[in-house]
Amino acid sequence: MTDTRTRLVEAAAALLDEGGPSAVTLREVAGRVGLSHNAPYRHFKDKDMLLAGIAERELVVSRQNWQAVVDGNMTLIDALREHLRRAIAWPERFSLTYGPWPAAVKHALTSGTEAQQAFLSAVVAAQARGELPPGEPERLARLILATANGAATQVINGHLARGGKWNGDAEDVVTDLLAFLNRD
Amino acid sequence: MTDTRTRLVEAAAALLDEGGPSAVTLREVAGRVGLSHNAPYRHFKDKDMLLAGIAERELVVSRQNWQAVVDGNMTLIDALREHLRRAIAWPERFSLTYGPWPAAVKHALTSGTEAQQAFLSAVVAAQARGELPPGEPERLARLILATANGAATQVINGHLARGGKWNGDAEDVVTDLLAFLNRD
DNA sequence: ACCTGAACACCGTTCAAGT
DNA sequence: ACCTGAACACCGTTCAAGT
Repeated sequence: MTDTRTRLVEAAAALLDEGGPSAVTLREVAGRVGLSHNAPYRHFKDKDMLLAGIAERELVVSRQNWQAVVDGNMTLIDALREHLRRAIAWPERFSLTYGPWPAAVKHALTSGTEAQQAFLSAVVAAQARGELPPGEPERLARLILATANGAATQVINGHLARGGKWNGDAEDVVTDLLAFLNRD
Repeated sequence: MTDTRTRLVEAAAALLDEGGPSAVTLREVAGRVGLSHNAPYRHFKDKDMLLAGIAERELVVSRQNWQAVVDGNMTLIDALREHLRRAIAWPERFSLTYGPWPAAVKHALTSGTEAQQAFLSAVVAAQARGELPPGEPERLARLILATANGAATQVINGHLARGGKWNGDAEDVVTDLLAFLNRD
């Protein structure tokens, strides 16, 4: 049996996916786990910390994704595509994870800096393999991640609706960026 | 005397700047204008539509900013810097404006598509002046805007904290992008 | 250590009523 | 046409009390 804390995070994530942030109420989360409406306070300081539990889980997956590039099991472009696929498949989780956090919560999100560090290592590995041009990896990393997350946000918020003048999807944007980065 | 509707939007924007989304309550907004807590319902269908009024104002400014590029009064890079300066000076307004909207609200945000159209025109003008390389302007536009808004989001959410390994600011990210786009 | 039930302050929204 | 006051359902959070 998985512990109560994990089951609360899972129930919260499911509610987030189903109905967005407003659907995640402590009463409904606790109800799905079969507990009273204030039982979550035994496991999380407040609601923000419960939401941070969802983000924590996402960031762990994200770190593993970048780590696969470092380990040579994936190209950076494929890892970026996977990142975007997850963002668009679970837009609410993406917005929550990469959205604004109260300062107190962000400090507790240790896997956030770990994921960031892993992405930087992935960029370094990609450079070594010739998938990216040489240059300061920090600058390349933040440029690529800003573009990828910006493109995901555009798609999620409907600013890249298929069929319109801005036809296309998030993967095309990243493909275009990498084409410019690697132009002889 | 400015009309009540405008004063409600101004009060809401001020509250948003001061304390974030949670500080924008209909009771406090109405109170600042000297009205009872449900007077806003005579001017807006619901709270989301009041918030859309804030975004509407921001998008009008944004459109004017891109229009200055079309009119030859500004370079695209300077307009992008101005866009980023505004985003970081008023992070809550930026997150609200370019964040997720309920479908019903987005349909009412006509100035959103106008701002997008103006940005596309600005890219075309920049290409004509040699500030950007040739190619499909739609692809360039979405790449640049995704990068700019992604970089702004990184800064706002503290993922580009000065002094850390990812040292730098949003303007540097856009500068790097344009340098790659224009590399001989 | 973990959970419950009652209570509190707060919020968005609705409605009947006023001018 | 615009506004008020009371009311409703809902929410996050706290606290005393139970096992």
